[in-house]
Amino acid sequence: MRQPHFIDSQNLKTNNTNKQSVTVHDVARVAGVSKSTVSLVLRGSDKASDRAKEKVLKAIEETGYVYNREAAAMRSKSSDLVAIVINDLTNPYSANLAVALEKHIRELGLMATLVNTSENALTQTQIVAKLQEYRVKAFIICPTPNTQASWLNQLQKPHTQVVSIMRQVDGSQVPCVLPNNEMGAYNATKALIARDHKHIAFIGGDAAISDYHQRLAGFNKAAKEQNDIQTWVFNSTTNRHGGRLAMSECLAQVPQVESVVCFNDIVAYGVIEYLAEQNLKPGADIGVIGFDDLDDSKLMSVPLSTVKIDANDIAKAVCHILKNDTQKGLTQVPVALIERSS
Amino acid sequence: MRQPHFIDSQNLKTNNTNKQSVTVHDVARVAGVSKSTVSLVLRGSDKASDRAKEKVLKAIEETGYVYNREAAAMRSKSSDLVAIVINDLTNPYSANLAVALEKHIRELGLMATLVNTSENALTQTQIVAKLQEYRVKAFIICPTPNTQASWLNQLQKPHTQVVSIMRQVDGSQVPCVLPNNEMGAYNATKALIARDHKHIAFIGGDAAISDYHQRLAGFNKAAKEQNDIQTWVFNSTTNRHGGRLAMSECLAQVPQVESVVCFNDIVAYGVIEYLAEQNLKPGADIGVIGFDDLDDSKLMSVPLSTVKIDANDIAKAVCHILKNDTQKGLTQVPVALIERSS
DNA sequence: AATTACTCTTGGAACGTTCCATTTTACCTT
DNA sequence: AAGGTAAAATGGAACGTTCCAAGAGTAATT
Repeated sequence: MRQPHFIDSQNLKTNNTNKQSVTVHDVARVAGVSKSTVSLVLRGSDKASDRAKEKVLKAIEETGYVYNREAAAMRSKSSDLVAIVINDLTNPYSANLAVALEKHIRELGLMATLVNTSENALTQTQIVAKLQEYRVKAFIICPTPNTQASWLNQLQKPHTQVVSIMRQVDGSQVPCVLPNNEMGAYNATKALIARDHKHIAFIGGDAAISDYHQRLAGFNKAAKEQNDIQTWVFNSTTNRHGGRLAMSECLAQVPQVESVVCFNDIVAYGVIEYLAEQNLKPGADIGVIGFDDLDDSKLMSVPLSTVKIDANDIAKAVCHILKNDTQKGLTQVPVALIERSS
Repeated sequence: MRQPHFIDSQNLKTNNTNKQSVTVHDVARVAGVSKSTVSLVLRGSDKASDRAKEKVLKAIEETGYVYNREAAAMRSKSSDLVAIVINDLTNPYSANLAVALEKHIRELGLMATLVNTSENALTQTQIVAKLQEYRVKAFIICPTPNTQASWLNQLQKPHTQVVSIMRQVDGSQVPCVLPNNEMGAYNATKALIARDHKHIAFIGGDAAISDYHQRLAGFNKAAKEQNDIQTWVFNSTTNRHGGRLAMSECLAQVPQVESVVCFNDIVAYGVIEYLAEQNLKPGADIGVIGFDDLDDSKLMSVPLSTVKIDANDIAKAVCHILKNDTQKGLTQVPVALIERSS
């Protein structure tokens, strides 16, 4: 399945003024030490004396030296690039997560590079193949639908870690970090049952994604714990429009519905929009709980109750795996039910 | 202002199994040609015979060779990395734009890497400094507030292009690609005037950003062309919540307002939300026009009229500058008024 | 058949760093 | 002051590619 390997950069104007760049040699000369010492100082080694460090830093300042990571990576056979491969950056939750991951990776002293696959498995393959040519240290990947477990597995190399996030690929051997979807949906549903609601629907989401099944499982589990609860499920595309359509269908078919658990906040926004059109007030007339806790959710006219997935927690779990090179299969990150007015 | 230069990657487990990797030499040996020929084939040169190409491609397949871009970049002193430096990826329009840029850059045969500055000038400085160590070919940068023109200018190097997008930094010499903000707001306002509205407000936005002034200028220009138009301006934070607050203030102070031009779609969403609370119907009771044309806008219960900024157009303009290395100052990308029901 | 012209191929040097084995320096201890 | 030991500094080799100048092969022209 290897692609024939061409390097087809249509050559851009390269402006190749051959001005010699400043190297460790130049810094060494100015500082009056050897290039090896400069290298030690650059890497923050404690094998260089304070006096040497001082001289070298001054020389760096004077010469305007810029570290050449390509050369370093080539010699040391290890890069500090971490690739964050996101399925859909236009999804607000994904974007949040990407930003959190980037921040935590930077705090680890590594360089994060973000790429977007647009939920397209072929694009994912191509981008990842190209990133491999940069010898990235790690892939943090939210796999597109139809990602092959075997493909994911073979990405793991002695010098390359792989962590999959948010979605689980059946049969894959790579460590995976997920929010506790089932628990979240379970708690949300329980909260609605505690309002004495007996007619509850699960709204939105797409069966092609593993989250969906986990959240739905939590929903069903909570409902089945009591034998007087009736439930319905209405799927939809995972956006605001889908939420609106699913809610309209729900109200048409199940007028007695008392509350809904939404696949995520975006879907919940669509639900709320539809309810407003019908002059129904979220919380008062129909209970609505979302999933994700987007920034907007607490600021809506009726603040949205939701299950918060803390992107920082996900990022921390991922970084923990990176640091310790644990091969442990699954890390479930706790989620928190946040009850607001809806 | 150069940072003392430490490379402080807390060392992660490196798993340094010294399994020799496959190089051009190995491929050459298997293919029965010289390493130079392999290199030519890899770069898609037409100086290699078809027969040689074939042998090399087969050998690549056999050996499982992976191109080492770090080595290539070091020797050739040119990378094919293009950095997209985005001010705020959690903003849906920025995310859209980033995705479009990434796609177009990939089509150019280059590798895009996305980083996020969270509107923080210091973070921007740090990230860009690190990217310079990778010898990126180009920076496409949406500058944070308080970006210094001198800093932006000195990023331009013989081997590094810089293009600023969406925001203009006063005094900077780098090429800049902007949507035609003034024209967009002008046309939006004109469209409201054509509805025979005489009392029009400009809602939302933050005076720290250059777009704001351009859009407001277009608004004012349209209003002043006729001498019976009264206008008001209500600033806000640039999010949904801000839109809601600004609209509530507007209705309180200017009950006779007939329509509003919003700084962007997100603000317009907040405006619409507030109108719904007051039982006012967008379009019928109060005209609302947004800016950006986010995906959700056409799908709202009352489809939002808006000024569309096509992210692909921006991306194309940027790529045109990259390809031709034009130093031309300002490229204004046309925008389109899309009248829907609001 | 010799000359020219052109296409294709090639080995060695080079890119800027880190690694490593070795030497130099500094610091104790007696 | 001599010896021993650890810390600091160093020069050359190496990483895997591309560049370059030159060589080999082939076809066309005389």
